[in-house]
Amino acid sequence: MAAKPTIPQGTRDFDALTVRRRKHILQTIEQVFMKYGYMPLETPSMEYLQTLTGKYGDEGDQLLFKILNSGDYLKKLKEFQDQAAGHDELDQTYLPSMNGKVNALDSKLTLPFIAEKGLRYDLTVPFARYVVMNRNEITFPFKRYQMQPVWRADRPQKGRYREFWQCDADVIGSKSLINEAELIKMYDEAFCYLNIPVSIRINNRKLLAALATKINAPDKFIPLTVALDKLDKTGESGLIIDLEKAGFNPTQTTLVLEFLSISKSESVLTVLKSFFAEVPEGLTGVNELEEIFSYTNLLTTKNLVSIDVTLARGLTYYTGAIVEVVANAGSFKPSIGGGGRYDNLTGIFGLPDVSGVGISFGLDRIYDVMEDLNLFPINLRKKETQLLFCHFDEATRIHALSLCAKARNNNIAAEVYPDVTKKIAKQLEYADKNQIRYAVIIGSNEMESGNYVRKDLSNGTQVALSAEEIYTNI
RNA sequence: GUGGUUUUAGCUCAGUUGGUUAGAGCGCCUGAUUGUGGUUCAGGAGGUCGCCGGUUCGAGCCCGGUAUUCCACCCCA
Repeated sequence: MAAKPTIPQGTRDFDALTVRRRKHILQTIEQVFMKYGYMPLETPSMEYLQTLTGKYGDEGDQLLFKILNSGDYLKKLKEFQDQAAGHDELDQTYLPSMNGKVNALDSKLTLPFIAEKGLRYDLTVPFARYVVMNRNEITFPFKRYQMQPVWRADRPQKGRYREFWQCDADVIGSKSLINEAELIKMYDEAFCYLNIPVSIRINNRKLLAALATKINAPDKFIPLTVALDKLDKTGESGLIIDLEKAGFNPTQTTLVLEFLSISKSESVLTVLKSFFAEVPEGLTGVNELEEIFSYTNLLTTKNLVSIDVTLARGLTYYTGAIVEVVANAGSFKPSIGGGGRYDNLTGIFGLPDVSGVGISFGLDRIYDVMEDLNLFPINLRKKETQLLFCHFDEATRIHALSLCAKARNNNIAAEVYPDVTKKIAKQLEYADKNQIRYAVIIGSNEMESGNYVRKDLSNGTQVALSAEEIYTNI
């Protein structure tokens, strides 16, 4: 026997039950998206690396799955090396991005020559690319939803996969903060339908940028946000160590801690205003949060929506409001959704001054949480096979086929046992294993008399029925 | 990318200090029941012990490598 086949690390097969449950989640989310006026969109699983790189930070770029070029993928590299061989110093106009000769063993420098495509890392960047590509056909504000798999070359562990699905809704070309409020409401609604208790945290990147300005370290914005984001894990003492490692001085650290203490006060927004009295960007951020909150009060959510000034989120393209949803019950409480406003994403692709805002649901983690909390509805297979036709020979099988066709014409999901076998037990077992409730047993007597036996496998009772009665009263 | 962990029958897992023919439960197949599943009883099949290499008279067990599982970092849905 050949070695058993396997699937790549971090990927999974889904059996019938799992697929049904995943579809249940997808349909629930889709229903909310549609109710709020979002239109569907699908994009290819692969994009040019040029489109993908530089949008997710250095860490993100490393997690991109690259696709090897087709054909002789080393050809371009060989040609380049041949041309470079004639020059001591590489002609910068020839390949400005390359500095010096490419060593065939250097993965990073070699990559552009052997791979030009990659699997998408999220749905937001492909969406921005789509909007810029189709800017002349699109009516702004443009609202779309997208539910497709994405890929990340991450180390898998619980709730972390290399292939997983995201469900995104985005509005592009509208600066109104009503969008933010509605998207938050959509989170609330979807998780209510799914019965998952969640806490929704919001923040504004402008506050974090303003903090960096206020402590005189605008160049250290990223390390600052990374340290803040980890606060709930590291605690305040861990934060102080992290800040010190990142090169912040004690005065700066003290200001950061002061900023943190604000989040604990009753009137966060008021205190934030005085804290950022001299930083315009900070004031803008506070005002935006205030405005969003005035709308969410209007829209009333069932789950708690709170301001968390430590919320940072990794994706570098966010510039305004940011939001994160965390499961709030059970032993497994991962982040199951996140989003925010991005002012410059389309600008990178050549369409400036078009702001976008969106949210994302993590299907796979939502699934894991629902499994953990035992939240899946029991009856997810209503529309599946109700009737199995059992038979004994070629003649009764053909007869069964015509009866089955009638049942199907009447919108009853029905099957004929495909193989000819004298063993009725085997056919009933098939029905039992596949949770098919009714079995119609067709022998030569039944075929001739037109009187059929229908067995209800749920209780073992049998009734004699006419051809039409078989598929009625199910 | 760093550190740890897991892998034995279709599934879940035992397997002692390195020693004859590697076990259990469930599942599967056959029969009791030549036209009745889910219950019961009787019998049976199924394993190059993840893969490659090494040590040894001898390896499921020890050593190296590799893949994979799960976990902690990192980061994130």
